[in-house]
Amino acid sequence: MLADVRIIRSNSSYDINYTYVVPDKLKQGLDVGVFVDVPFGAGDKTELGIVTSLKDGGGNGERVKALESGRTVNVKEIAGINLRYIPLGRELLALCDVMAKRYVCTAAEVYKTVAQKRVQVTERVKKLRLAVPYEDAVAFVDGTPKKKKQAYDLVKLLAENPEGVEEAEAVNLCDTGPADMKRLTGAGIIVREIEKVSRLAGDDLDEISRKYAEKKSVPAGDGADRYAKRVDLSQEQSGAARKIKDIVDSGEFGEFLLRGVTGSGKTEVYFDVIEHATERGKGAILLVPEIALTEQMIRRVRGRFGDGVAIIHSRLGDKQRACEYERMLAGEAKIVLGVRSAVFAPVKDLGLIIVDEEQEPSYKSFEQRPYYNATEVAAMRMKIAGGTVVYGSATPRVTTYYKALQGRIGYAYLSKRAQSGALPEVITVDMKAEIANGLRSPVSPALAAEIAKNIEAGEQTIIFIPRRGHSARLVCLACGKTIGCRYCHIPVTYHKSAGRLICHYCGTTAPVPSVCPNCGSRSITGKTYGTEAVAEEISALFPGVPVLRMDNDTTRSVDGHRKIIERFENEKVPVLVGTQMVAKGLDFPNVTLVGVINADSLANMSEYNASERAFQLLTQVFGRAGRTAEKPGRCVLQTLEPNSSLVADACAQDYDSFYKREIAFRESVGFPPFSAIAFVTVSGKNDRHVYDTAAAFRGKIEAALKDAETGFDAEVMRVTRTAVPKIDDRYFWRFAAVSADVDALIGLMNVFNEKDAVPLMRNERGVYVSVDIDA
DNA sequence: AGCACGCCGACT
DNA sequence: GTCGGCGTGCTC
Repeated sequence: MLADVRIIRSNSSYDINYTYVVPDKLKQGLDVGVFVDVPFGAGDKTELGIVTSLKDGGGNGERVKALESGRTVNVKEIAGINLRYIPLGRELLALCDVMAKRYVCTAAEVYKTVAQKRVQVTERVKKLRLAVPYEDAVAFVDGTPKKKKQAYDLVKLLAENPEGVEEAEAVNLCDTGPADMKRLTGAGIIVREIEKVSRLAGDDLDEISRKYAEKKSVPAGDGADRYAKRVDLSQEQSGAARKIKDIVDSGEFGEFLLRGVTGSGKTEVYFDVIEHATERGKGAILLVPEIALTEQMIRRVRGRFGDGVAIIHSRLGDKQRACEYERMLAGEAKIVLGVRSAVFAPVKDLGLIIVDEEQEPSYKSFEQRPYYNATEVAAMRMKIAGGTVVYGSATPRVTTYYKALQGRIGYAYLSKRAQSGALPEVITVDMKAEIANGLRSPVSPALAAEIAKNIEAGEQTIIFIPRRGHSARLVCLACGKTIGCRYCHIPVTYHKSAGRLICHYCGTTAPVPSVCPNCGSRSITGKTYGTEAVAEEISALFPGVPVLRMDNDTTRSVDGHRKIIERFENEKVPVLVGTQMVAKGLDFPNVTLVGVINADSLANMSEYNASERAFQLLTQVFGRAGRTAEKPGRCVLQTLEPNSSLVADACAQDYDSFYKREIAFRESVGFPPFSAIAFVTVSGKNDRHVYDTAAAFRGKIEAALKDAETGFDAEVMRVTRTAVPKIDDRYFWRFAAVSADVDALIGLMNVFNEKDAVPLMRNERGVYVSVDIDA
């Protein structure tokens, strides 16, 4: 038998299958998706690989026509099965292949991301070894008063096994006791060594997982009871649940958007549907954003589903994580609650994936290739397995909502809040007027007055400073408008070195205007405030009042984020100043005031979906204030454009109004969902090499487009520097390509990946290429 | 990624 | 004359 094996190496771009012979002794355990060790290249080293297909024929060293390369080569034998990794089932294997195309990376990179290690236990084994030649040992026993047979046996056994024998085994075989042992070790005839042995957990897995379960588990008592019993669903909730269950029961792939404002009881619907699926023998995954996987969330799920839930989060230790996976494999855990990577969980008979807060950017992986989006992967996976995907959100991405309104995916809306918390009162401050009146501080008098009230009342305040996505834009202080691209209508970025404005979508550059193109005023500025400046300003306004700061700098340490939140909560620090990160996860009744310093910069990020992010963030931030009925909240929104529709919609929390405007804008400019956009980003230490690579890449795309055979149609933008042209001594260039057809765009990006882009994708001369496709 | 083969500078 | 630099190319 022959096996096609994909080599999984750290950073290899050599992405083809290699054909190996399956030795007879491995035929039993081998299957597609199983990890193996294979000899590869010169030398006798082995590499980790995964079996991608099996076929008949071949013997070791025989010349065989390799499946993929088509060349006739001498095939080698698979060295062994690598048991350290959980085999990927056919479903996950197929998912990996789809992902490699979708995220324009090697299949090996995907396998590496999806693969999970099994539990490995390290044990200390006491081994006995003879420290002197056999004859000397026998002579020693001869010299002992009792000349015990057991002692002779032991010496003989150890002489026959020079690599050593486990103490327990030796004691058992020779029927010796502690006295003999002590005499022999004491005299230095035999030595006792402690050796560390790693092995895979087998029969004793139960015991191991129990051990770790004790550490990790949030007790099911204590507060859980109130969730344990089923809550009666409202009519709205059960109607939505019914629709989803129908898709689940169909046994076919289906997507569903469950839109519901905060507090409308989406979670109850999730639980009801999960229960329905598990009752029909199907497994389910509930994905939540990193920040939402709190102890309370775990309690709720455990309270409802008990021990049949596995939990995957980033703070889990390697062994704990491995135990959770082991429980899924055993079929003991049919429900998984987890963050991004849990979308790959090897749940048996998976039939349902729920993605809570589907708009959350934390579902996107930024750390390493593949830069996948778990929301998308959930759909790809269910497409393969014939299951249901549910997207839950109060403010869904417009692309998702568009599909729902089109009837392409199922849809239900939960409009009623369980407890009718009033919307916070929003005070909009026109910063244009304030600046015209001579305001120099980032904190307006109105905001300062509200903060003072809160300090007086012993209540807490959160100040939110939208970070400008690094880039500097030019804003007119007279009319409040941001200078935008004359073609794309999204804000342009000012590049100091070039002294010009650059559009990061189409690459068009323009000189810096001396007067505002909108109103003709000369008061164009690029000035921004950071968290530090605002925190200092507040400290100056309220001497002696503690102010906490939360941004990328202060949360750099592992627990930085959590520590600041804990201090804010426990020490009741009056004011917390921070970036995006204060918008999420903070849910404290004592916070009754939220200030937004520069609401405009949110909407002005030079991304095509900036408005959407702005609306979502503002909605979330407003939600931080006045969570309870007793203490209604206030929001102070400082903006240069108090009359902007976005601000109005966010204040009123009017998603539909926002959506209508945004979808019209996207349609007029041809952004998703009316097109798919690919961003090709190239980075490296040598600016010239980086640019050349990007240009070469773009050239290949153009060539593929000219080639009528490919049938692709797309528009390719020019190569430009990124908004932040240099990070960490690495330069960045990028270009965009847009097409009406997602699949065509994916195909286009992979055309050269398969042919001659291998050297392009390869980290050559320290140049990295990444492709990000949005649809 | 590794590792080998292969063609040009400063040394026992 | 050789040892060795790392530039291309291959790995079933």
